[in-house]
Amino acid sequence: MDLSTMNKEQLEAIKTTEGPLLIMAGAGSGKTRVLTHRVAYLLDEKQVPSYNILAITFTNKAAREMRDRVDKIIAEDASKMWISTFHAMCVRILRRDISYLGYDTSFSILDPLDQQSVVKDILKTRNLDTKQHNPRSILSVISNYKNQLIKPEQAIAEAGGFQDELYSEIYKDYQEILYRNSSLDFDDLIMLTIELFHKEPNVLNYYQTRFQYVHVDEYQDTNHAQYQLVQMIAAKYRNICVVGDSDQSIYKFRGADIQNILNFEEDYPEAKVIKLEENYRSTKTILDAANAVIDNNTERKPKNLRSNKGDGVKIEVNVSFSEREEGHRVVEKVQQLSEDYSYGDMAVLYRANAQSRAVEDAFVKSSIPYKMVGGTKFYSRMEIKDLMSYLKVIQNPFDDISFQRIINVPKRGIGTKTIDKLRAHAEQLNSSIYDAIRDADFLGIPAKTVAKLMTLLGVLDNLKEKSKYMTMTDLVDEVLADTGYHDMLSSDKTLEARSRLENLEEFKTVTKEFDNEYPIADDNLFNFLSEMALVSDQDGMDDTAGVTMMTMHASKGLEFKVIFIIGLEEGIFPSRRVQFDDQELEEERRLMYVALTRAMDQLILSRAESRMLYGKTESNMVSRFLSEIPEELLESSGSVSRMGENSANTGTSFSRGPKKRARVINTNKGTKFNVGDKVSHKAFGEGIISQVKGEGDNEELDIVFKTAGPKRLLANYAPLEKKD
DNA sequence: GACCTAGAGCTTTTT
DNA sequence: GCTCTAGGTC
Repeated sequence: MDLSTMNKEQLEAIKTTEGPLLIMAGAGSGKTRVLTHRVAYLLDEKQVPSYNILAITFTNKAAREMRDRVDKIIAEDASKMWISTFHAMCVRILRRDISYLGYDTSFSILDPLDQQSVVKDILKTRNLDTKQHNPRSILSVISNYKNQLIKPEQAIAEAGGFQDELYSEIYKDYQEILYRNSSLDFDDLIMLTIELFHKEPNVLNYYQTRFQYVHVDEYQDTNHAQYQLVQMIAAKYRNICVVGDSDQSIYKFRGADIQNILNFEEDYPEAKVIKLEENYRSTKTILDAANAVIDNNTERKPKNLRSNKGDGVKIEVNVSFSEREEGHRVVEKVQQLSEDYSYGDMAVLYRANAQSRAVEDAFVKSSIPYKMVGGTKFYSRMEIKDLMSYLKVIQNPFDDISFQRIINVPKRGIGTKTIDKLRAHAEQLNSSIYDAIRDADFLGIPAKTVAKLMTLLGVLDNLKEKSKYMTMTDLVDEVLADTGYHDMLSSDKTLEARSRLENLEEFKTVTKEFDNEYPIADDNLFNFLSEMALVSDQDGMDDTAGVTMMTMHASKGLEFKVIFIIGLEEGIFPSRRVQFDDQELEEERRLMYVALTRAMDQLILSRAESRMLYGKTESNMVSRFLSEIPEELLESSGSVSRMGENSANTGTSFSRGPKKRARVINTNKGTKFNVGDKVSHKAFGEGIISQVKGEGDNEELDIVFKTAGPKRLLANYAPLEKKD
């Protein structure tokens, strides 16, 4: 193993294997490198069996990357080492032993939409209005309880005030429903693992003994429950290595407690603390800007991040008239920079997903390849959710939440009345809808409907059998065929239905991947569903070359040669909601810090004088974060003028400087598009127009592409050709 | 029970 | 602008 390229602090961090260790790793200081080399050092030099090592990350991507890198550094077999996310780790632990807590080992994992429908059901039963009691805020209250390891009984006992009392009661209902459904939400995974450890000391002891070396990445993002979990596992050997940067703590809203990292030295008085302050990523200009911004935060430990590189170029600041012009300018700059950089070297960051639209439009118009992280969520599409619900019910028949989703999809003539009766009966039995159906005869449900229910049960039981000896891909085909779902879509001739079918096809690439990895086994469906529950859209297949678009949150841990940050306006970033809360404002500033430090070579910052959001036009002042960057690091380009809206058809270029060149973007002026027309697009290939909206320059076409799926394009600008 | 329409609400970030 | 819900009609 070669450690010759490490600096003094990095080396120390790698070689300090015994006892508690806190690595304060500034942005771009080679944190991941240190962590992977440390693990490799344990395996290779210290001859620690891989079986005794645990490394916890927050994202699947980080976990995967770490394993890949470790495998590359050393020859030892590291396969017995656990490198996983908090949630995946807990699923693994609970899967073995959750029966101690009375749950079924074939539990389902709820996604946020499922959670919402549970809360809505509770509100309905309690005759409460969803307008007065927002399900999302109730869920966040529940999530907070769980992150704080507060059980419903305790929440109720300690509640003060009407709303507290009500919400803690709802929390209780919620947990009972989940229990009845053998379902866990994300927070349960952590909370119940801790409960299991408390209840069954031998289980805890097993993991404590096994994991002699514990690593936690992004420690500043841990919430209280995760913190507790780590403490429990590491208590026996106290070889705990945590890595983090308090300046990059941006997940307070989901319970992250920055105190966990700040108090590490109190938790472990014998702890060694190593600071990594040498930045290998960014130019001095970028770092100076980032340091200047973060320096405005009062609640932080001072840190001195040094650049290893030269000054580099100045930071470009663009002011546009509208958000559309802002998008155009990003694209122009991308085109200009594409002479020196590949598209994959560039990323556009924004505060909220809603901001991506204008930029996306501009990319589409100019046929520049891009990929969006997050945003349009593949897994929350209706047809994918339906399919997943079928699979979940097959795996876990007690999963009423999923069952209710599919009981009448496709339409089987099973309506709300029948479902209500079944639900009431299920509650009486303290069981599930699935079980209640067996008594359907006695519930005053019409015989015809009973027959339909029985048919459905038969189909599901049959599929359960099939799941034991089929590949996931085959099983998905069987589900779609046996339940009539495929027929429902194929008999519907609308383009929407066609695109849904295509999405289901697309889904099979995921199952095929799974099938390649795992041989057929009777618990494959469980494993597949667990894996699916824990992947986010972000883990997706993003190997294709293109400019990356994502939220600043999603950018944490990544780096790009060129970073665009758009929407630097008060009210957008920092968000309107936090403008008067100092603590939250500091969190936003840390987000700015994260965004700035993603850049290696160049930063391009922009804002718009007015922007349309949610159908309303608003004007915002310049973001304080932009003002906090020292003037001498900046270079303003482009004055405020009315350009952008029509520039494409005149061929005007926004870019200034030597590389300026006129570029005529496709224009379809004069072409009349109608619904049903077949077209071909430069980048997306063939498609059919499903809708035409607007007029003139604003005419929009909804097109369903054969391979690229549905898109909305501007008729006059998209590189489209009408066919036959 | 299925389908349609109008209206209202909501838009921060996510494993 | 988009999504979900409620209410009405067939």
